[in-house]
Amino acid sequence: MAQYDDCIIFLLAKAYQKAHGNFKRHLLPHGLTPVQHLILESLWGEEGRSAGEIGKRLVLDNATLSGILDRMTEKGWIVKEPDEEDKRFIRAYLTDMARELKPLLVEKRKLANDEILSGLNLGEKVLLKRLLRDVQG
Amino acid sequence: MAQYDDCIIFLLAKAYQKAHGNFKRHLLPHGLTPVQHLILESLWGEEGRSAGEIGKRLVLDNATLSGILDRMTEKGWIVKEPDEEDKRFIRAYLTDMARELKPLLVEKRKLANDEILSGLNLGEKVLLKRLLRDVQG
DNA sequence: TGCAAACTCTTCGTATACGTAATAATATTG
DNA sequence: CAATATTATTACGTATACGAAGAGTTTGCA
Repeated sequence: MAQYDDCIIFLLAKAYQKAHGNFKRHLLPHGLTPVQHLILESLWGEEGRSAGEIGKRLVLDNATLSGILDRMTEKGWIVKEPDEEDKRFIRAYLTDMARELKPLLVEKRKLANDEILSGLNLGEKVLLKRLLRDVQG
Repeated sequence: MAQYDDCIIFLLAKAYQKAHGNFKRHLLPHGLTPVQHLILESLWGEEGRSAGEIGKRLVLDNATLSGILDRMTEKGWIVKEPDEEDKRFIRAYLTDMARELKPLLVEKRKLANDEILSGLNLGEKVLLKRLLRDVQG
């Protein structure tokens, strides 16, 4: 075993790389990236979130998010509307396409998740998730 | 708990994000990135590896690696030499600077690893590493 | 032996990601 | 009302990632 095989940073990077790549393949036919899917999920949970709220929840940089939301608007996943009461806030709403595709896309995520965890038994899956949450403090 | 909080892809991404960011801060004074550190480690193990060998060991795309090795050459960490017998292979060698800074940089990695895992007890640390290795199959 | 196929690396285009700074538009507050 | 704060966007710089295409080198088979 190489020295970096005992390095948690490396292990996390590679596990993430694999999970991300796998999910990306699943989403490719829909023209959606993993991060964009994450944003859709956030909006499925509650529409009309502002850019700031989305970024805070998903721990995404504000500047990064701006570009992502633009591309999602271009591709017809979301619509951006300034808040009526406080026009500084830009709120994101789902398009019909995004709502209609929800079941399919959720299924894809499930599938990708299951594939990544296929080498673990149920207890291990739960445990891994708990440990990862603990790591984030 | 939001639905993506149960998503292994999201959890991996965020744990990686945190670990990577922390390591990055530690390395910043040295003008080195986490991935570049990883490549140094590979070369500390055995100098003169080809780009392909490095990429295979570290699971780095060939195209990605090309740019990284360039930047490391510019900054004086490594030197690239085509293989004498087969000029398709580009071999990477450490500079004196890279050799001299090894102890310090290894220490930084240890520190960053410990910080990331500070919320876990010994058993959990070992377990998390094992699970992450299993995930990679 | 000569050329096609295989191999290694690089380049290019696109997307993320983060940091900083500057800017614009809007709200709040003293 | 003016100074300040907040939110989002834009711009710039750097780094990673990956697919696809391209350049140079070697190999292997006809």
